[in-house]
Amino acid sequence: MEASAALTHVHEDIVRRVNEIMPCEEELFDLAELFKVFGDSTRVRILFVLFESEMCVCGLAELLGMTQSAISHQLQVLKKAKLVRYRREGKTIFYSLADGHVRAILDQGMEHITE
Amino acid sequence: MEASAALTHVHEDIVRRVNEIMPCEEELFDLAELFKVFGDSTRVRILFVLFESEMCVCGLAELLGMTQSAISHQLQVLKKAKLVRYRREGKTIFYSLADGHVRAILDQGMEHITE
DNA sequence: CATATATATGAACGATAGCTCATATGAAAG
DNA sequence: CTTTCATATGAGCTATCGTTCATATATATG
Repeated sequence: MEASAALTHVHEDIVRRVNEIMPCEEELFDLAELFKVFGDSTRVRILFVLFESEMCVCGLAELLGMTQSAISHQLQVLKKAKLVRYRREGKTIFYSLADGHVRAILDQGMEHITE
Repeated sequence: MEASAALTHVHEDIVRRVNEIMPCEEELFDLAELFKVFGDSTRVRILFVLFESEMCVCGLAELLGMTQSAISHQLQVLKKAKLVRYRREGKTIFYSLADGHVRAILDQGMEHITE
């Protein structure tokens, strides 16, 4: 009922059109959570490394000059967001990019900041 | 000199290729800052509204059921990231999307979460 | 100038995030 | 089974973020 409350500043047909395209609460939450993952330069650096090659945790740590623990924590965040995959080979675990969306999103972001 | 320090876990040619594609520190920072802006559902909702129509601050506040202050603060964040523009008309200020990257980035994000 | 309306802004508070440190898990080798 | 190496994880600390509240700025009107 409150959705039809009088909105003194917004025309009725705009309210209707907005309601049509606005994602549901869950999608909005998931979308924001996804972009939060891209919103940290450590994680972005990890993703750029994985553009070139799959890599183990200690390799990423060495290459980025950070502790194994810090990298591992961030890899869990990337994994939870389904942005990276991993495979085990003995004691080593190799991480790689999950799909092409990662590149597409970062490319769009790069375009925005470099114009 | 430290860039050529021995990396026991990473092959030399991978280090070189990563260094070639890795954005500089400033770009990495700006990129992460940009995605942080998309990493809040209130700001995402504002952007979805602006897909349909430019809108004043109190219109956004009414439509999204939030205070004028909260919306205004977030609009400043969006403005700082160059994601929205504004024009004044008397006492009212109308906000609108700055460019097409906003849509492209959100579309890519939606694709990722809905698959 | 005083008032009303629209918007912006600074301080404060609670919640969240990223790193460090210590420790746990898990696989291979002896 | 014990040791070793790679990785994961939980607790704790500091910093940052989003909202609220109070107030300031700015434009129009009388």
